Amino acid sequence: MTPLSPDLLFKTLADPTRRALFERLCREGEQTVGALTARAGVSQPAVSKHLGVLRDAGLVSDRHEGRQTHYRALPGALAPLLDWTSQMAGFWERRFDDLEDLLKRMDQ
Amino acid sequence: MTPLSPDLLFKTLADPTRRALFERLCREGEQTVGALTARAGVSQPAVSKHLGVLRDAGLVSDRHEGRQTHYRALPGALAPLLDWTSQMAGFWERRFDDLEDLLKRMDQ
DNA sequence: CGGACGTATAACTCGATGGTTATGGGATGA
DNA sequence: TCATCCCATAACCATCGAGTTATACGTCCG
Repeated sequence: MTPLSPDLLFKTLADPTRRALFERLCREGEQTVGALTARAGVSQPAVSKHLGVLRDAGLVSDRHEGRQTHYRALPGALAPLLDWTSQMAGFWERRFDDLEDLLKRMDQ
Repeated sequence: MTPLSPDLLFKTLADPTRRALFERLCREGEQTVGALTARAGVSQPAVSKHLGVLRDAGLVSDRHEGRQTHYRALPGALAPLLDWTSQMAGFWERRFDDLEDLLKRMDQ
């Protein structure tokens, strides 16, 4: 619930396998570990570990049903990422308003 | 110029030291390696290496002036990040429109 | 109860990477 | 020219993390 720093989000999403798992949960909705493992290209323990990292980052939630565990994406956790990115772009635009900097850019 | 995949961007920005360098260039504009090193908390070679990685990712550009090198941020390179993030959020909202999925969510 | 199934954890290996010190190499200036 | 400065590269080291196999734990079913 508490918004996490962009640092954990960047680190968590930097791994392609892990990011692919998150993407699949975003696109296709809730899925079990088995279903995710079937097309992940890595072993089941690897998938479980990645899902744990995603959960620690607040990007997914898990739901236990019998002997299987369903995971679903929580894309709201991406908010700090959007904030950080638009803030960086914002600084850039603000500096664009600075005439001196603008001129310095133009003669490049 | 060609838009790079989010993969390289995530990996490049996952390191805190490197991301801090990029943030400073976004906030404060063009700076030399020496100026960046002074407050980076790591050695000058480490800073140079980080700047090289940022350049390879298209996030910064360098300009040689005498014996010093000026780096500046290219926040436009963040576009794929924004795209990816909003796309993930978009999938989530679209799935929310699916009545079946909505009902499945409601009885949880 | 006992075996098969689904998932998580343990223990380990190994390659990637971020840090360091040492050095190279071009630019500046006495 | 020679010393100094700024930055990049080289070479090396240590840590981290993603993958593996093996195993433990809980659930379903016969």
